[in-house]
Amino acid sequence: MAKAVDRVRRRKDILDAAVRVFARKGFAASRVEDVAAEAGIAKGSVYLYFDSRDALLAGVFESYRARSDAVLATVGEGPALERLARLVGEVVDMLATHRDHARVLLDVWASAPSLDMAAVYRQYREAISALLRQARAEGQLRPDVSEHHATLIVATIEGCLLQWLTDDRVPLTDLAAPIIELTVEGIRA
Amino acid sequence: MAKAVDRVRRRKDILDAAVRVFARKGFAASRVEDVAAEAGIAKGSVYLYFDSRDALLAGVFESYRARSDAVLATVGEGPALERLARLVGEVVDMLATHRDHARVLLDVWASAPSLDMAAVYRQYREAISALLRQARAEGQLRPDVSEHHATLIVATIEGCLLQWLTDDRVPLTDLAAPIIELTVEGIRA
Amino acid sequence: MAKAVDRVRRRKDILDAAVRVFARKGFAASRVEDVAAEAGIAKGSVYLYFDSRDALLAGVFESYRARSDAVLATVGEGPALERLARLVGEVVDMLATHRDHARVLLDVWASAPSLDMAAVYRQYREAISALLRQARAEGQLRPDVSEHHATLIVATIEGCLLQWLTDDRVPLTDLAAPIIELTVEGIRA
Amino acid sequence: MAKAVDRVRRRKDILDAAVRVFARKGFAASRVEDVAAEAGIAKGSVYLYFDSRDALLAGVFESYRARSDAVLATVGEGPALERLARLVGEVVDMLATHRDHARVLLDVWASAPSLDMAAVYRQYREAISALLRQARAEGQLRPDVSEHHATLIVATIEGCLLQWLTDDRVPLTDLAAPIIELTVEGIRA
DNA sequence: CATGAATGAGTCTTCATTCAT
DNA sequence: CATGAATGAAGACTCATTCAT
Repeated sequence: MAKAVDRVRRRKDILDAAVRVFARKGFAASRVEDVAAEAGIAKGSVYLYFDSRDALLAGVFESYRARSDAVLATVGEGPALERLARLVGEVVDMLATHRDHARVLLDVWASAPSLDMAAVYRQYREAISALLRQARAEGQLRPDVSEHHATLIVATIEGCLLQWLTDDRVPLTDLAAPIIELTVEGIRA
Repeated sequence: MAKAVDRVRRRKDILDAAVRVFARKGFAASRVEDVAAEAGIAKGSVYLYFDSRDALLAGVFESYRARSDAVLATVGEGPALERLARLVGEVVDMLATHRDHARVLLDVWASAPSLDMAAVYRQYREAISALLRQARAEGQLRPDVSEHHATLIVATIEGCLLQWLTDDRVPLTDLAAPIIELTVEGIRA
Repeated sequence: MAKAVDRVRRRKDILDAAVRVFARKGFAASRVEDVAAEAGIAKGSVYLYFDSRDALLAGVFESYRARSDAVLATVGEGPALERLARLVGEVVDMLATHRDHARVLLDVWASAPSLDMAAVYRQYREAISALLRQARAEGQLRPDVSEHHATLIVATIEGCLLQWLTDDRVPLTDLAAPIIELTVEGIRA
Repeated sequence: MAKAVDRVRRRKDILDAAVRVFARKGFAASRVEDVAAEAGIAKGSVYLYFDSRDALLAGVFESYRARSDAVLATVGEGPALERLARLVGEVVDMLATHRDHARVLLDVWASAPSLDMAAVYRQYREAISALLRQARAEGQLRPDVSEHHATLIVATIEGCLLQWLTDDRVPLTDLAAPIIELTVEGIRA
């Protein structure tokens, strides 16, 4: 039993190390040995937990998806637009809290077509669309809101993330309120 | 004379080939030989026009900047918010027209910290901020518009771009109107 | 512990292989892979012990210097001219015993300005000059011996080496006695 | 006629350029383009006069041989030992006057086994041996002079050349007299 | 399980040589 | 003859992956 737990723990340690290394130098410039060193283990040991270098990136992506799913699962109670506002706030908060993790998404976009970032966005859009439909059913939505509004909400979040990742001076956490104001409060009936 | 023209032309041909190859496989997976083959020349000939593989990516980035600058320079006349709407429309149009080029930006973000994507976004934000200030001076702006609105406009565009690049089903051109509706018309006094 | 020893040993094996290969084909025509094959290892393994192809040549030079220093350190006891004669004999003997090593010096001269052959000759000249000064103090030196005599002694040795290296028929070991006769016995008071 | 003369002249210009370039950077680090630039012509034009890069080195060697032959041919008149002294002096003078040319010999030794430096030395030794035989016939030679003395004379010259080439502080012209004193006057009966 | 030495496939890059203009 | 753009063979070097200890 302890063995299995240790194994899971060690795997997570390596993944955390990979996140730090990939965030620091980019995936393309990161060597398996760099990750091993960051994790405090030998290069060969990485292969006891991951099949390949690409599997490290996949693992990072997967752990991001897990976190992302967790956020989507906690929309809670209340009117749809309030839940939407909370969702947007929590997604932004999650990204701001895990900057390294978010940074690695740049590499997932660029280097790993097999890792389905599109599915992540699709999932966000669907969750948001569901909330928008509920808001409409609740009579809370302005009638002229575009059918593409879910895409715009995801876009605003991801676009702010992008600017924050490439430029320290862009304050992601301060942007949460304006994002909500624009994309959620701004569509209230 | 003719020589100089030919040289410029050949350089551009290689750059165009590089854009296609990088867009197709990603920069990390693209070989110099792939670019040469796409351009219909020998591997070694690439080095007559570019110092290194990285210089190809830098060249692609540079040509993107040039196009981007050209768009920013054509805001035209009229009330500030109209010019802003036109600017957003033209940026989206430019990106939609040059999908391959835009796709390569993903690699610039991820693989080339020396290529200053942050400066591109900063430039967009500044151009938009200037227009927002003018709109305010013209009394066209709702008083509660966030100081971060320029960032949000850039974010919405780039976020839509991102979703379009990763997912064919997201229709970038159809998104231009909703983007403008939300981020420009929505802030009109 | 054992590891460290093995590492030193392996490094030496590669260096020995490099000496053989460089002596056989010349440094310019020697490939890293040739050295690896001669050492019975894979190409990449060479780089575990040497930073670059040039570092192999530097390593060969360094090991020559070490051998050369060892010879200079063993002049022993007795009248200065006897020690000088012994030194000349031992240098010639060392060169004759390690023909491959000596052959590589040709490449050091020609290909590696950063490897300081001049310093080696300077060191020889200084050691010999010291002995000549002692011989003079001992009254063993003919008064008309040139101030450049140390240079001439080094020249005679190296010049014989050169002729031997380029022409098998020149018998280096047989030349030791005549060299000593001419350059050492010939200056005795 | 003029054509042929021009062709010979151009060939010589290239060879002179090659000597300068090879002396400056070593043959291994010298590019055909470097030689062309030094000669003030285009890279491709070198191939109108030389078959290959190696042929440039061969040409330099050949021109050295020609100069060397010229020196050997001018021993002049008089007692054998005087002619020998004159020969040694003129060889040293020739080398000192054409340092670049001499420097390139290092590369010939190291890089071009097909260029027969051994034959050059052999030729020197034979010329010197002939003079020593005459000196003996003239009763001018000490009876105990080694059969290897010709080799030693060549060695002294080449060894001084070597030290001068690798170390500016070694004054080759000043060494002519001591060389003659040691290797020629020192064997007079 | 952990290690890290060894491997060798994979790429970038250089540059001698060719040849169309 | 002269040019210099184009070629592509060759080789240094890297690093993901394996495996004996």
